[in-house]
Amino acid sequence: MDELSDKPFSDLAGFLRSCNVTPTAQRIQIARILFAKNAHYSAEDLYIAVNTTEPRVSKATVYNTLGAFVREGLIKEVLVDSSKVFYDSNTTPHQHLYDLDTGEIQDIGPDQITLQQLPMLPAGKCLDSVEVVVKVRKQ
Amino acid sequence: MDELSDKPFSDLAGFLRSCNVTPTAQRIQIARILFAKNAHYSAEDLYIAVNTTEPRVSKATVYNTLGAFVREGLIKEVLVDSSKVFYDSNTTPHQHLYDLDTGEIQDIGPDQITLQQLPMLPAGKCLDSVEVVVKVRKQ
DNA sequence: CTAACTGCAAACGTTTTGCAACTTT
DNA sequence: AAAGTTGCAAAACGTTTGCAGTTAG
Repeated sequence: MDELSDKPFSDLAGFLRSCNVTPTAQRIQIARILFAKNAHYSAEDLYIAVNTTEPRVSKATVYNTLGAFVREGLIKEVLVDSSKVFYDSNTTPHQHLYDLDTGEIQDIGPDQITLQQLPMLPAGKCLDSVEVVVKVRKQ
Repeated sequence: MDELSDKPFSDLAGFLRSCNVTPTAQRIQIARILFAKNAHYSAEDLYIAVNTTEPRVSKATVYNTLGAFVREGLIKEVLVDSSKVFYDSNTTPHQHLYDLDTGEIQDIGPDQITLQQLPMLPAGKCLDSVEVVVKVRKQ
């Protein structure tokens, strides 16, 4: 499950270029962390993780880069907590389980949840995505 | 669908009292707007709506009141947009359809969507809720 | 009378922006 | 060279908090 999927870990620069994202040292650094494994990072998490090594990356660049990655579909926003956004490097179809006590986010594979019927969409609209969050807490 | 359900529109003070919420002029005013119909308000929406009439209600009180109402289960938070929280006066089981272009939120009745299978919950955890957001955009 | 609530303004944490210097193409 | 990106600090945004004064029970 938490394996690296189709992200070219060896040629991140080329990968970013192929995604309409100009590769810079900072963006490659951020991509390296983001695509090392499937995980859910807040902007702050990434800001800290990225600054344990050179090159230094500013907060503005972390936000700009995450914005660019989301815009180009390299990562996805996860809305489970009202106080901050999480970024998910797993872009394959899946859902989330959120632990209200610990704040932990876990993936739910498409085989573990089944949506049988969808509502009729408004006229002139198409489906963008279906997001399911299963919230759990201690018994 | 958007009918007033079981909220006692006539005796809001008594209703609030029965929900462990001390009824004050401000809270009754907020409740009046919130429970007039099933709708999705941001804190700012409510702050504006509540201040078209007496008594004046401060932003702090709007937030405190919404917090109290959520804590006591009178309303529910809806997370569809990363930039702000929406508050839903419909507490019956239902899901949401979110229009990415307009920001509009619509209810999806339990008859319009079917979740067939849920993942196994972590040990020692119980289900709190399952939130589904169907996101649509223009074709 | 006491506990709870209110308004205000200040503080908070997250995210965005303006701009001059610097890379990428 | 032109276009795009970076860092910094400042600003903006939604939301929370501290506190003196007010209201509910």
